[in-house]
Amino acid sequence: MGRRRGEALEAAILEAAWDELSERGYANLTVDSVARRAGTSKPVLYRRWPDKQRLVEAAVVRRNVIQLVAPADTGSLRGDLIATLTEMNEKRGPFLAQLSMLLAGYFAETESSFAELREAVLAGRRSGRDEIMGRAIERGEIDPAKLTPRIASLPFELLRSEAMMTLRPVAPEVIEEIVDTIFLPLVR
Amino acid sequence: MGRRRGEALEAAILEAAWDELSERGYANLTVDSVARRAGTSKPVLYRRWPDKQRLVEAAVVRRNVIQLVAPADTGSLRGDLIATLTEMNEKRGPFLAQLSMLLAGYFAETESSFAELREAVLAGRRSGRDEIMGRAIERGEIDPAKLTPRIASLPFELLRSEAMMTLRPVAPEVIEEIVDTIFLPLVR
DNA sequence: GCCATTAGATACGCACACGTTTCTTATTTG
DNA sequence: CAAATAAGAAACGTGTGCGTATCTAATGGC
Repeated sequence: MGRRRGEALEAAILEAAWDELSERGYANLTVDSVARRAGTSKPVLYRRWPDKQRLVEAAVVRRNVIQLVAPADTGSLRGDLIATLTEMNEKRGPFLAQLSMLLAGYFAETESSFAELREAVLAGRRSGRDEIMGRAIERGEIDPAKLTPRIASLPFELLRSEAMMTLRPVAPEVIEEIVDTIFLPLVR
Repeated sequence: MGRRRGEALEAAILEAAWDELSERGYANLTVDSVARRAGTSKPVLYRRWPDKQRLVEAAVVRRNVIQLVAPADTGSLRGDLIATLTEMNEKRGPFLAQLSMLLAGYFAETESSFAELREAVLAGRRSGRDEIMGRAIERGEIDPAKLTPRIASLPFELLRSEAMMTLRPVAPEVIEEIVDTIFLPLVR
């Protein structure tokens, strides 16, 4: 295969950086390992990003932009929730988990928190959560009086909490347990 | 001041390790810096703990043991929960919240997770949670069939999650909301 | 098809921090 | 007071990984 340049090369490098990050973690990611995985060499990386941190930041940003999770529409609240949570778990789980690690130093320096960053990132965007809940109310699956903001975000909160605590993919049974024994009993 | 030995010396070292950890994070904590801060030198540390990881583990365990929260006994499930969660929030909130951030590098190095470290720290100890739930069952406040392990730990999970996301003390109203609108409806 | 550009290989200097070794000196024990 | 024990200082070896420098060869623009 030929020698890649510009955009294609850059994409391959950031892809490799993300893979290293999610498989081996930030501490075990080396600039060399990223270069090797991308089938190139270190100087190519340093021509684009001034240091390891910026490289990883770029990889994280790219991934986040690419992997937005669209809320599922299966026809039932339970189906929507399980499908969406499962997709989040698969696509974004490792992302969120690693992110909190990466940003550790950043939070300490800026006195900000994960919640604030998330708020800024999600600003203006109508959350998939509201969409799912809205449809469920129309179908009469939810008693709107019971759907406080905290309860509406509960399944997502619990998935994130589980992912962050274990730093591993959450088992499908756990997702079902959250939906069936905690969330659904609270809203109908 | 004289030369410290045994217990006193060990305590001073672990105190210093904790301070370094909370001020500078795991990645910036060095065995040298801990030794210097404790007013001693590296070999003294290596005579006690085989490596940096075990040293930090010991410091975390010690801190955790010191700040144990005894489960409250107020006569009602709601009272017990709110009192205990409030005390946890005040005593341990900052501790837990910062911990995951600070230990980022540690988790990456050891391929372990927050959950695993927590398991190690709590090993063998009967949790206050079980005590509170046990009393509530005797009083007939809880339907035991509904008390799955996940639901039993739910209020504590939510408090921790809230603390970790915001990195700030959790408001008393949030604690009440968790207990009154989420936990209690699920168990009776 | 020629030339500027840039990918890719290799090797190097450097800083840092772990964990060890050696030795001196203070403290405890009996 | 003597002997055993452990603290504390200093220096070292070692591995690792960052960031750079040097060179070659492939690619795209013109």
